[in-house]
Amino acid sequence: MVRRRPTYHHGDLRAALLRAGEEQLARTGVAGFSLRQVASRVGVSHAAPAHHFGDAQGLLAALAAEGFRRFLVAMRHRQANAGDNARALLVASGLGYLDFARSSPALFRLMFGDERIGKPTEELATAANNAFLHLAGDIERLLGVSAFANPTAMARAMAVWSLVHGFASLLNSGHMRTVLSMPPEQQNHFFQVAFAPLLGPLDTD
Amino acid sequence: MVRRRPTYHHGDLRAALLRAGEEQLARTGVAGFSLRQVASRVGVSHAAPAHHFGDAQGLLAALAAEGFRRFLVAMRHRQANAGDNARALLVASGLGYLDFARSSPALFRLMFGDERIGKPTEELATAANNAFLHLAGDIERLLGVSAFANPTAMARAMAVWSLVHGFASLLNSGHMRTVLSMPPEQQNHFFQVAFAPLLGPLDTD
DNA sequence: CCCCTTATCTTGACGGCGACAAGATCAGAG
DNA sequence: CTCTGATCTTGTCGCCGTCAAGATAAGGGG
Repeated sequence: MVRRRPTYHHGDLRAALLRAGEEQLARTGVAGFSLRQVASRVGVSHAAPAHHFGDAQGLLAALAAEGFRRFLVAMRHRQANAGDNARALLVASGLGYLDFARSSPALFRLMFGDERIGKPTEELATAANNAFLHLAGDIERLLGVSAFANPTAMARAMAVWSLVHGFASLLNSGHMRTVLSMPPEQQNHFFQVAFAPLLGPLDTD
Repeated sequence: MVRRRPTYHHGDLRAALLRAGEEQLARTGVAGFSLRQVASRVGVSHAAPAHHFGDAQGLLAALAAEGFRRFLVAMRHRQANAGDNARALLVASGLGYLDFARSSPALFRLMFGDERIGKPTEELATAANNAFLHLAGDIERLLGVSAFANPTAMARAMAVWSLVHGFASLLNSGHMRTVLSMPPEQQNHFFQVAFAPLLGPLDTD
């Protein structure tokens, strides 16, 4: 694992560090994440990552950005088999959201507000924004109104996002014991029941 | 600040560490939190906290538990002037939830799933549980059914919790830019609009 | 073909960190 | 007064992120 490689130059260190970084993230979590361990895992000196990512924040930000892109893929993946019903498509996005949070809990935490990433990179900001735009698109298809054109629709979009995100976060952090004891499939069903009230028509009082 | 105190024994070190610990949490966040700095802030040697809290996890867990208790107070505080309408009381809890998240963002993060607390202490677990029981009580008053007696009511309770928590978290982590640009009071109004669909009657289909 | 510039990676050092062990100080019981 | 246990200090260890200086490779211009 720490075997010396034959060539002085690695060749594709940046990609290798990202791969190893995500592995370590999954193993040790964000708190136990260490640049030196990632470097050693790739078989490279402890200061090598600096050239590609600047500092630890840089690597973590890159990992988070990559996470947001895969996050989007997870939502789209669920939608692929969900037919063309607007309501079903939104629910599918929610399930994809949960899939991602469950399959990469540490990355999920890193992405949503871990302090070890300071100000988000440009790359990170756009990747995160794209993920929300996807949800906003689902909402627009369901309601027939763009969230950016109608405050009530925006409120609904934020509600949807908040509910899904809160559910995923509370599951992830172990705070929702009642639901946590169920198998994942049943958790999903439970989520859909809880989700249902947000799928109705807009109540523009 | 690091002045040597006259007596060898501090007298009330445990409480002083908790106070200084929360201060440091607010200043540097969870990631920058350091036992040694807390100790130095109290004017005590770097190893002194160990006797009262074991290790860093111990101090953080104690801070989180204290946080959950104050969290409950924040919800009750909002309810004090909310009349006796079940719906208004639940909304008030939600607003208190947001108040707390906004006023102690770092503590809020620590409480909900930071990895630097390992397995929750007994104290921490009960404090966290009491906070959820409060919300469950609000739901029960609104619906007339205990969440622990009716799965649909439980789903509703989880939905309420998830939405409020997700909203608070996304605000806290800066991911909800659209809402973040509004003043707090308007954020609260926005939250209530988004929250409304969850306040209706149970749809036990 | 050689040299030179530049990117890449290594080595070594610094201070700060959490944890541990051993010793100093104090308070209170007997 | 002494003994005992709780409380706090001092010193050390290994690990961490960051920085600076040097070694190595790669590629282009002569």
